[in-house]
Parts: sequence; C-alpha cells; structure tokens
Amino acid sequence: MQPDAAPRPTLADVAARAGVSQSTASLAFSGSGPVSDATKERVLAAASELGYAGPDPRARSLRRGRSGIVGVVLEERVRAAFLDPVKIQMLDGISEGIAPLGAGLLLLTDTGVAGESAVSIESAPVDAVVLIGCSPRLAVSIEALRRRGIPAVAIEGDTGEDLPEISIDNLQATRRGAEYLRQLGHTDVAIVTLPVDAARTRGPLTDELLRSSTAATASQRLAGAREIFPEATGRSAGASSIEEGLEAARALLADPANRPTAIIAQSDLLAAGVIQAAEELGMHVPGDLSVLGFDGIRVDGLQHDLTTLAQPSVAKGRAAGEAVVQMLSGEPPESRCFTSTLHVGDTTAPPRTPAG
Amino acid sequence: MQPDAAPRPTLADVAARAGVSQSTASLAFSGSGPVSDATKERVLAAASELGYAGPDPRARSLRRGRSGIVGVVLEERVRAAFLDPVKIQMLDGISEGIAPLGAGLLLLTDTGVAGESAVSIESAPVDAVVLIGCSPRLAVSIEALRRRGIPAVAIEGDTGEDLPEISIDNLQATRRGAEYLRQLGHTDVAIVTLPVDAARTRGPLTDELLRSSTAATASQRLAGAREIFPEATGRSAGASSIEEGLEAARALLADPANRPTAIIAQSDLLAAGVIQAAEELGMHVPGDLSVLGFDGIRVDGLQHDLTTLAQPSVAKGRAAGEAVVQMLSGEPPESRCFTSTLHVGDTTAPPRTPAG
DNA sequence: CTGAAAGCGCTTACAG
DNA sequence: CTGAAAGCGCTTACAG
Repeated sequence: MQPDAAPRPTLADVAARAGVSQSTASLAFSGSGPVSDATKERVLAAASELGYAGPDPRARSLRRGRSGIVGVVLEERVRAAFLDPVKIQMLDGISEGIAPLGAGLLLLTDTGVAGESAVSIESAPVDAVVLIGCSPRLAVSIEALRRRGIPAVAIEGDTGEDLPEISIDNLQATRRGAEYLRQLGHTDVAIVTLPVDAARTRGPLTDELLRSSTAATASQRLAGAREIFPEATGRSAGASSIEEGLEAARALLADPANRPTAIIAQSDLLAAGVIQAAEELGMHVPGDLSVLGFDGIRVDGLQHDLTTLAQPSVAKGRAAGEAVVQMLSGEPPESRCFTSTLHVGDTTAPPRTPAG
Repeated sequence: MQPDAAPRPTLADVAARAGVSQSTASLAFSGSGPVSDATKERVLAAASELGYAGPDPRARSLRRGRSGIVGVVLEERVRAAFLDPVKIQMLDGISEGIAPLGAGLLLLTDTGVAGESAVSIESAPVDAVVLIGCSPRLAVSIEALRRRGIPAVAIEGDTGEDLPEISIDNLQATRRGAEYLRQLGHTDVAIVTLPVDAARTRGPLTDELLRSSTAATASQRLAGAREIFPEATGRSAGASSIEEGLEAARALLADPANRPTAIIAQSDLLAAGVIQAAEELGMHVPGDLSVLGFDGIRVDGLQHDLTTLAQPSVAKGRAAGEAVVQMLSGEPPESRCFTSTLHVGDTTAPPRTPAG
C-alpha cells in the first residue's frame, strides 16, 4: 500500500519472464490479437508470478489517445448538484448511455478556479464531456473544451454554440399543464418558480426580478404558464426543494380571503412543499387547492399521486451519453428535444364553486 | 469538435514556433522551473497562435506517474447510491479532503462485470481510491487494488484488512440514544433497521434474518439498542427512505392495543417515515410516540426537529480524503472512528402514562 | 536561465 | 502466430 514500495512490474518484465516479446505479451492481455493459447497462458502465468495486475492505464491511454473517461460538468459543488433528484437521474442515464464505451464518469465542477486544480475542465484526461445545466460560466467552459478538441454535449444548456444539446419542451409542457387547469375551471392560478437569477432570489415574482433572469428553464416554464394565464404571478424559490415550496406557498396562501385555487410549481419537490403548506393551513388538496408539479419523480414520503409534467430525465441523460458515443466514433451527434407528458394524479380537481 | 479533425499541436510544435527547446516550453507551462519572463511570454504566444490548449494530461500522467484522479467506489449503481443523503455528504467531504491534491473524482461501481468496462476498479487510472460502504464484493475490490499498488481507504467498510478505515461509533451512539429513551421512561421500544441482508429483506426482525446479516452498520446499531432494550424487536427496511420507514411503522403500529411508546429508526429518512405513519394514524409525536433517528441530516420537508444521533458525514468523507492525501505523500494513513452526538429535538418525550 | 537526452509503459503497424 | 521497432506527448534530471 505504500506508494513507494517495490517498483511495480511492467509488461516488459512479464514478457521477459514468459520468454516472449513485449508485443506478444501485450496481445495476450488485450485479447484482441492472434496469440496461441499456450503462449497466452504462459504470459498470464508469468504475470501472476510477478504480481503484474495488467497494463498501466496511463500508458495505455497515451498510446491509444483515449482515456476511457467521460467528464460530467456540474455547475455547482457536488453536494448541491446531487440534492436534485432530476440531476441524479440524468447522471444515471448518462452512465447508461455511455455504457458501450465502458468509460468511467469523472465529476468536474464549473467553479472557475482553474489553475487550482490539477484536474479541471481545462486539463482533465477526458475523452468527452457532458455539461449539466446552464451557468454563467458555461461559455468559458465550452471555449476551453473547444480549444482542447474535446467533444461536448449540453443538457438544458442553452449554449448558443454549435454543441449538440439535449432539452425538453419546457414551455409547451407547462402550457399543456396550465391548459388542463383552465379546463378544470381554474382562473386564479399562482406560480412557484425555480430560481430565476444567479443570486437565487427568494420572493415575489416581480418584473424586475424577471428582467434579471439568467435561468432559461424557469423562464420557459413561466412563459408556458402565462400563455394560458397571462396575469399569473407568484413567487420564485431559492432552490428546488420541499422546504422552499413550503415557504413560497405559505406566502401565497397567507391571506384566506385571497387565495389562488391552483398553484403551478416548477418542480415536484416544490409541489410537495406547496401541498404541505396547504395541508398545514387545513386546506385539502385537491378540494381547496389544485397543485401541479414538474419532473415526474417519485417524491419520497409524499402520500399524493402528484399531477405533474413528467419529463424523461433518465432518457435525457442517456441521450447525452449516446451523443458522446456518436461523437467519439466520428458520427455527427444529434441534438434532441424530449417531450414531457402530463400525468394526471390526485392533486388537481375543479375549483370549489364559491359558496357551492 | 470532430475527434479526427486536424492533428492537435503538441508541446514540440509550440517550442519550435517559439524558437526554444521543448524542455523550456514545458517549464513555461508548468510554471515551476526557472524561465525568463520574456521566454515564457514567447512560448505562451506561440501556444495561443497554434491553438495549443496546454500539456496533454495523458502524457503528463504517464510521465509523472500520477493521474490526478481519485476513485470513489460505490457499492451500487449511481442512482441508488445518491438517493442516500449521507453518501452525498460523504462525497462532498471527500472532495474537500482531497482538495490539496486538486484531483478529480471518478465514480466507480462495484458491480463486478470487470472485463466489460475499459475503466473499472482493476484498470482505472486512479492514484488512490475511497471505498464507500461495505458490500460482499468489497474483498475482491480490495485485492485488485492491492495488486495494483493503489492506496485505498474504506468508509464504514469493515474490511478486515489493513486498510485505513473511517467509521463511527454505531453501537455506542445507538446505545446512548436508547439510554435517553429509557431515561424518559420508555420500556416498550421497537426498532426499524436499515437493510440487514444482501437481499434487503423487508419484514419482521427475526433471529433467522439476523443470522444472515451482512450489514455491519445495521447490526452494530441494533446491538447498541439491545444493550438497553434486550427484548426489543421490530422490522427491517428495504432501504433508507421515508417510504420504507412509513411501511415499517404502519406494521409496527397496526394494532392500537399493542403499540410501542418509542421507535428507534436507524436513519433519519426512516424516522421521517415513522413519524408520517404515526401522524397518519392520528397519533402525536412525541406525545403518543417518541421517534429517534440516526444521521443528523436535514430531511427536506420534515416539520419536526428530529431527535437523532448526528453523525459527522461530511467530516467522515473529509477524513477519508485526508487519508488519501497522506498515503500519496508516503505518510502512514490513520484510521479514524468518529463520535456521533445525540441531538435532542422535539420528537421524543416521556411516554404517556397508561390512562393518565 | 536554457538545451539535449532519456524514458514513463504501453500498443500498433509492419515484417517475418 | 510471433518479434523488432517506433512513437504516443510529456517531464525531469543533468549539463552547460
């Protein structure tokens, strides 16, 4: 276990011990070339005698020009990113998508302190990269990757570049959900958005706040809702979490005389918080308040079947992984835009008629 | 972006263009050697003219004998592992701990299909590895790493080897929590455990099930509880989740005539589920039922201040990262066992006296 | 402060 | 089926 113990045997040592050339020994390990069974056996035996654990991946990757590693660039620190179940599902999809490569996933962050890290976006030994989520730094990262000649694909990136991009129909999906609420008879609808600006401001959805918006996803979903309910306002949350949904909804429902009959939440976690706030106030969902989510995740512990716009998060990740595989085999990668589907659960119903 | 576009310039090209030797060019990039500012500038200018993005990390790592990558071995697929907030915190701690290395984190799984992956535990270009959680395959992984001469540290691993290990006082902590319940006056206590066997059997905590236990953590925490309540029984959950806690508690509380006055849950997520089940049944926590958790995470959306055994998950990760740094600098790494602290929240109280 | 040389450990055409 | 040779792109003693 000491890093500076006895020198590790190399392939040359193994070859010498087996009495074959180094090329033959190499072939015996890679399994691809034509080697007689007897020779192969001899090489493997020599290896095990010497305690040789297989070709050094560093040398192999230099020679082959491939490291077998795909980078995943998160816009925030590991902990923050993985609090979002949608991101975890995407990560899982990515690992499915790149499975044919047998590649590993290297976590990278976008935090800008490039020189600090031996391994950063500008220097990581990766064959390709998947960028998750947009960030102010995205353009810088993309430029660095372009210079290095490393293929990249963005999920919900709004890259403005020629990168392939994997996205969903944020606007249309939300419009569809809003349309469903209108058909149920709702007219007084409030919205709880994902963070809209870089500061993740928590508060009323003012025009000023919206002008400083840097989050494409939140803006698109809001626009979709407003195509049906042009006057709809609400609150922006500081994160996608139950807690934030709870706080936002407490504010929206504070005045019993002036409550919306439905709330559109831009994520399922926010929706779960909204439901919790409503029930806290003695309201029934969906009797007194309809709640619409977005994502289609299973919220652990939520006892409702949430009405939501189910987005194919795993498929998005998988598509990103597949795009990586395509690019690495020289094929032109495809951008893809997935469709979310309205799942009607038990959290939406017609509004109670006033005094009826 | 095409992988087979024009050949990337190399350091030799840059040196030629700048009219210096390759060694000087290398020094100009690494920043460590003595190079005159003028020369350095000339090299950097040549690099930018050629579109050279810096030294190739593959070549650098072969030459240096270090890849700058630390592997994290999860016992299950990415999605499953990251559903557990404790693991995410540990991951975050690891990245803090290895920060001095500037290294990246490579996700590896323990799933055994070694030959399938170009990059697996037996072949990943990692300088060191952190093993998270125990698994039946742990021994195999450790042996592979030992052969490769790659330093490793295990978190809650029970490795039985000479690996440094980062753990917590599972037994003593639980005993302390149980002792607190006893002091409050509880005598009828049930337990909801983490999965105890490889199959993650969900059901009553029978002796037979416990005999097939492979999970050290669950066993240790159970043992701690039984030091105070030797007769205590309960149910094993199929995972650490609110949903599983809910199901287990529904079973434990099914018979109104025969309910425990307190439940010890082996994780906070399980505890949150227990609370939910109790409230569903119209019971009050802590009035009708005391609930003790384990972990000290903030459960998103939980409106109680959970009484729990707060373990320092981030610190555990950080300690593992620090052990990696130590091993890589040739120092003997330290095993560490952290102490969990009893956080008394609002989910525990004396039992209601019968008919009082 | 700069340069010439060796070599990290492998894989891959190319001959035989 | 096997071997001799080149070279992937760098960094690092070693001279000067």
